[in-house]
Amino acid sequence: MRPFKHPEIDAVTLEHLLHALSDPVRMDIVRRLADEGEASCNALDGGRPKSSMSHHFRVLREAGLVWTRNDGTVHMNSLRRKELDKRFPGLMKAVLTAK
Amino acid sequence: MRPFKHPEIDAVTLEHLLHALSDPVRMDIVRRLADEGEASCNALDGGRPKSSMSHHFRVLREAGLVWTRNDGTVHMNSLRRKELDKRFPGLMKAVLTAK
DNA sequence: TCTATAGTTCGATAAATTTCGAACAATAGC
DNA sequence: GCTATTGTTCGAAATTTATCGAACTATAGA
Repeated sequence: MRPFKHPEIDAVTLEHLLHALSDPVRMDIVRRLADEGEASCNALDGGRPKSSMSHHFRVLREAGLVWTRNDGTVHMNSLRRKELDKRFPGLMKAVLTAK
Repeated sequence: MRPFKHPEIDAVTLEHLLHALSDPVRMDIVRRLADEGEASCNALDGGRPKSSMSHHFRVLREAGLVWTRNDGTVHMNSLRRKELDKRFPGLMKAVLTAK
């Protein structure tokens, strides 16, 4: 599997980012990545089919929220937190703080 | 026209709020309300049909973002900024600051 | 009462999204 | 090479969403 294309942080739009976060499955992924730092798709699937999760990870990647790196057969995902904090100051903190 | 029902601020969910903000027409409305304080639907339509705008204002109201009051035949809309700041600290500031 | 104005509601259509099984691709380990 | 594991891609079905014209409601003002 080839490495993924991730958008430049400056090309990330608020619109796409908010849309990506407005889905409960994806918000859950983001919260867990914020907590756990890095995790495989597998570890975050909550019992859902792999194809569904692959779709959600793709949306998160294309929205600029998540970085995915290959590690053998495993895809390790992490929040692009530092970049996001620079691009949209205070946003992720506010989102992750909200309950 | 009867006054509108607005959700209690504690019943507002981050999910619905983010979804409401992930549409460019609605984000534009929110930004202008943040700037101008209060405005009629009419003043914010950007040339779009009334029925389309009515739909978007409804989504914004139901998401808890916008308060609408009746003033004669006019509906005056405003951001529920103070309530939102309490409910989701830092969120609206981050959203409105983002460019 | 008649008219103009501001918005809502209804109904239909088009487009985007979510979901998930099945087939496929890439890597690790034997 | 063979097999198991991870995750992607494809295709289809169901749901949600956006858009907008037409009919309707409510109020102000003459």
